[in-house]
Amino acid sequence: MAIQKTSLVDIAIDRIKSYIYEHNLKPNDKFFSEKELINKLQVSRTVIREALISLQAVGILQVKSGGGVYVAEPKLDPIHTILKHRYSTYGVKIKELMQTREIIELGALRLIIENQIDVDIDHLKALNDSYYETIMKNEDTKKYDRLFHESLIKATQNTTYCTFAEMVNEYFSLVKINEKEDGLLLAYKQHDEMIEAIRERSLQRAQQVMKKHFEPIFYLIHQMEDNK
Amino acid sequence: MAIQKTSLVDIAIDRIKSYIYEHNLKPNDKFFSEKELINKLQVSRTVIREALISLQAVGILQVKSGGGVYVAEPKLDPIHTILKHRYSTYGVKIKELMQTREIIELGALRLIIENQIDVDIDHLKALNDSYYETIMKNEDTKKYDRLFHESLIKATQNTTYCTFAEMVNEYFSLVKINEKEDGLLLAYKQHDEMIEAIRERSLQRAQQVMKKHFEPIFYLIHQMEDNK
DNA sequence: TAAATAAAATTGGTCTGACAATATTATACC
DNA sequence: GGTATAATATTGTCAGACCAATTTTATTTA
Repeated sequence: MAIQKTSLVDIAIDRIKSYIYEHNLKPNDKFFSEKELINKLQVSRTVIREALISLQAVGILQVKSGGGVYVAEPKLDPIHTILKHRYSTYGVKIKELMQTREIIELGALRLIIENQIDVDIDHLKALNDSYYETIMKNEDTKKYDRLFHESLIKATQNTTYCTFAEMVNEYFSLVKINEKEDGLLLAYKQHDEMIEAIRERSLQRAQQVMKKHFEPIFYLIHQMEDNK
Repeated sequence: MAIQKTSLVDIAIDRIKSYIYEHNLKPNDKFFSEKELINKLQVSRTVIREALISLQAVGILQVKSGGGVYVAEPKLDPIHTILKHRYSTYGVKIKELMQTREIIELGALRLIIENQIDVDIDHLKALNDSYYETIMKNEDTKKYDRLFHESLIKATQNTTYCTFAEMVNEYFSLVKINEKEDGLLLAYKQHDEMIEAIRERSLQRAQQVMKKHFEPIFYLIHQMEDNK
């Protein structure tokens, strides 16, 4: 006689996951319907439904109302949910997060230059030009700044690195930070200098500029910490 | 009259999450029971249960059989599940992952040295000594190697950085890589040299050794790519 | 009175059956 | 063949029941 230490739902979840991986199912593949799973696993519809709901929550399955069950496209949304919970519980030291971001960006420069990756310099320049325009027009500058840094990460052509960098940025998006309005032009120039350094394949120069680029933020954080 | 575009379960999930965050509930706080939620949200037990299951899957709630519902301690387990799905779907270029790991470790050295963090040198030495012993005794070396690198990350005293590094390592644990048995002694010496470099606060030297430390792995990867 | 034990109440786990809402498929029509 | 319609399949929600695990309360005992 078998000892049922875990719940039926957990068992169902395990068996469904195993099936997906052993049969190498890919995103958007149609999966079994609830009824089929009931027959296959010999449990009630309740158990099947709760297993499906659970697998949907972590982005493994996608249940379409009236349309059936499908293997889901891996998204970072559930991770965002999880990080949000973590943030809400532990909080996050803004300084720690900025240090992490700095390391990620310095690392991107290293990956690009040491591996001699071909970078679309014009694209970076175009983004930075748009950034310049928003500064001049006194519009919202955040968008193009973010795009510039994102493009820098993507330029590594390392999708794994991009994924994790994206997670860090997701985490960052949960934090509110008052940004100073001065220094925008300086940031623009630093972007430009980074592009130049990348073109020259000078890691040291690129990283030096990047560190300068982060300095005002750390100065701000330092001030905040002193004030409290 | 309201249009019900999302499912009741999704609405329940949102309302429960909102309640947790707005009331600033912390891990291990007792949450409402199913019955209470039924009265509160005016939906069937099915809907409540599916919402709870979903929130449990992403590590926000913990449902204890017979004991009630609690706010969960943030864990990385759900993220591990998600990354595993991602890995199984897209695969992961081992080279990309190792590059990411290298960046993380180089970054750790930078954080430690530039911020002049006090590092427990003796602890690192002790771990490396244990590593040495397992080499000599021809036992499993992986454990102490992993502990050494983990300690290096933790030495940054940047918990945010540690969290993300842990995710990368979780991802790494999914990948099987044949490691060569030679070069273990070299690795031991490199660990030791890193410790020395940290003690001297020499970022350049520490990073140089770390890069040397990763070289054989990249060489291996390079060979594998050539062979296929 | 305090601790150990037993009973009761609470709470989550699973099952069944039913009907509604939605998506897919088959059919009839032009 | 294409389109509108009907039939079918599938998921969403509800209600009620019973079991299992846990907690609370009551009772007994030292």
